[in-house]
Amino acid sequence: MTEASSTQQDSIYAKLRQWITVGRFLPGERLKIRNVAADMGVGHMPVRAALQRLAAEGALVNSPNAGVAVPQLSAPEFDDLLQMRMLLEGEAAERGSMLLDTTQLATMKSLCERMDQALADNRPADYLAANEDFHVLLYRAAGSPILFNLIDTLWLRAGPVSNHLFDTPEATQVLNDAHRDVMRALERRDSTGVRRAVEKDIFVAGQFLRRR
Amino acid sequence: MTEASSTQQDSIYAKLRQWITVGRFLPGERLKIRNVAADMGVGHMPVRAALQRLAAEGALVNSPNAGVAVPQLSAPEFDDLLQMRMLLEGEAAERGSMLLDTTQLATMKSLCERMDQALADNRPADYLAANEDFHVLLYRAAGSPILFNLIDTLWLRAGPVSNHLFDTPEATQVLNDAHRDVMRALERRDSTGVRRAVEKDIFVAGQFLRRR
DNA sequence: TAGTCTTATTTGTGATCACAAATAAGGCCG
DNA sequence: CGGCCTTATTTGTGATCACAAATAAGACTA
Repeated sequence: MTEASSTQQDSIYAKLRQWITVGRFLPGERLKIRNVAADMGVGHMPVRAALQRLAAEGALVNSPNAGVAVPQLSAPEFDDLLQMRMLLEGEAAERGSMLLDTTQLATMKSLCERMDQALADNRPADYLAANEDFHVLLYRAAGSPILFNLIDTLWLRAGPVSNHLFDTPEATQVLNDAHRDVMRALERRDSTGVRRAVEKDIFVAGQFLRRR
Repeated sequence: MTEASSTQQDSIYAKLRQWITVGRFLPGERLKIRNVAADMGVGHMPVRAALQRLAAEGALVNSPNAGVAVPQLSAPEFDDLLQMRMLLEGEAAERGSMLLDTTQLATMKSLCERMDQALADNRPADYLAANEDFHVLLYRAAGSPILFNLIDTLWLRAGPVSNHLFDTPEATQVLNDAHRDVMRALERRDSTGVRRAVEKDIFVAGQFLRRR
């Protein structure tokens, strides 16, 4: 998902970014430069640069002279984010569904099975990883780097809240059904159906998250 | 368009950002920390932070150990950017057209007249400023901060090439017609018409820029 | 004369230090 | 005993310095 890194701040940035998307930090939590640097065993400088980059992307909020913190979304902000995800991911899914070759389609099918198995074995980490690969593969196939980049940004903003979805076990089952809908629509090359299925996936996930 | 700044790197960031959108820097041009710092009469540190923030937003590209530079878009990248602008700005225009109150609509009408006058007097800077206000007002009315933020990002990426549109004088006339189309559709509350007019505006601007 | 290797300079990156603002703790007054 | 002001610590911001990689310049060879 993220590119290789030669310089030091890039690797720190990549690691922090992954931690954020996985939901390692709580909304409202304040990331202090010296703490992060100590935890990672590096100097303050590259950490500072990495945090500034993440703040510029919207993954963190930056109060002047008060450092950076994980944003805590209000209800309307959360709805806004969800709506935008439905728009952009729906668009990417519709475009990607027409450009996927058979190899990629087979890969997605296997990823779907991996998600089933991870769900059955109750391994959330594996499920999330497969889920991410599933969507990334579809969205990349759309052939629009900018669109993918924007979606990636939205995932980053949604990460701190979205990945606590496994607190409600019945949600995962519904989400898995949504993925199967996506697969079915993909196999019959129904691009608008794929869009609708993806939109529904995001929507129902939002419904579950709203009850917190 | 940009918020007030208390800290030093924020003001530098804001100034550089404005310069980029206005097209002060050429595509491919390399921004060297020490040069920018000397030009602005400030230290290296806040300049470095500002450039990193801009790179994180996609306004600049960051080669490891090679500094930052203004991105030079390839033909497909340019098309991609244009397509995404049509999608997002079209969406924002459609939503905003239904939420604009009469005061805002009157403001937009006056901005349209200011653009006419600036065009007649051959004052590109005024035209660009009014044009930006025109679009910002419409897009903000959509009520989606995230959507506006994403559009802002795309403008930033398109800035270095888009604002050299005045090299071809006949282009401005066509673009002005497009704005009048937007106004007419707004006044009759035809939201899909507004979307189409905005999409057309972006499209024809792209057609002119492609001939360079 | 053109190409390439070498050297020298520039330039980004990271460390350490110094300062100012913000936060947290403690004491005072109601 | 609770709220507010003051003080002390923490924490982000910016400066200066040191190093390593990349670029640019120059000389040598084919």
